[in-house]
Amino acid sequence: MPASKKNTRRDMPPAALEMIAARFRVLGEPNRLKLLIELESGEKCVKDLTEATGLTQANVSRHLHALQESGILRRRKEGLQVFYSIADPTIFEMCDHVCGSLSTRMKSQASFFVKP
Amino acid sequence: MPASKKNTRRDMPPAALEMIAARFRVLGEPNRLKLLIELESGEKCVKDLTEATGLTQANVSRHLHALQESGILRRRKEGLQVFYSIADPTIFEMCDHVCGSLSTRMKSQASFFVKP
DNA sequence: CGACAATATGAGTGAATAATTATATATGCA
DNA sequence: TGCATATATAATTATTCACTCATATTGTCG
Repeated sequence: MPASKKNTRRDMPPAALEMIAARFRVLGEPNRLKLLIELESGEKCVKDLTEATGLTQANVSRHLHALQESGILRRRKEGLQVFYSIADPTIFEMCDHVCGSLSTRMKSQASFFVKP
Repeated sequence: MPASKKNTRRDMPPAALEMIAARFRVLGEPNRLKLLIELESGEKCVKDLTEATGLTQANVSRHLHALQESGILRRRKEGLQVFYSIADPTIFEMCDHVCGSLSTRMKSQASFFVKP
């Protein structure tokens, strides 16, 4: 690879950076994570998700809309109900990644303290 | 593994969910991503980062503080200057992950259009 | 000490956004 | 057609947060 092709991230256009940030942002809301985790076990309708999370129906609807817009969820309408499901399963790898990182950090912090 | 040990993510306490969300949130800001990318090539002081990004010094200082609080950056003081460096390099894997996911999605959307 | 340089921070502003309430828009069924 | 159910959305409020300006803090050097 020629020298002119290195440092790829550095010359990412601002619009690309914004898209990446947007993806992180949509995952940066605990209630949305809660919804995603509920959907990990399979497609569910809005009503079920509302009951499972204890959020208001309007709130759930908005969060699901945001997650679908960003390409994380898929939407399927069937009669009165609307079913949502995971369109991009790799988000769970991201969650695992974060968990690993947090766990490592906390373990390292714990090691600063001596046990009696 | 006994049945009682499955669905780990589902019974994560709310505080854990909030911590994960917080990690995503701190990455959900384009200017912070910009700073991280600048730091990918090595430790830098605030002044250099300010010039490299074109942001105000106060703004850079705040972002760096947020990134350090969350454990992503390390802070080292040397005389008048303060040097920041990447403490958790795995964030770049996360960025790659997001890029891959976005790329996949956009390619799939592109395939909906026929070329003349 | 006084002047300067690098960084941090307090206060204020504006924009984005999460939550709520009420209502609108379907769709199915008697 | 009228009513009930499921979901979405409009309008409002409250909160969070990025940004800026001014100033404080800390360290260097004369």
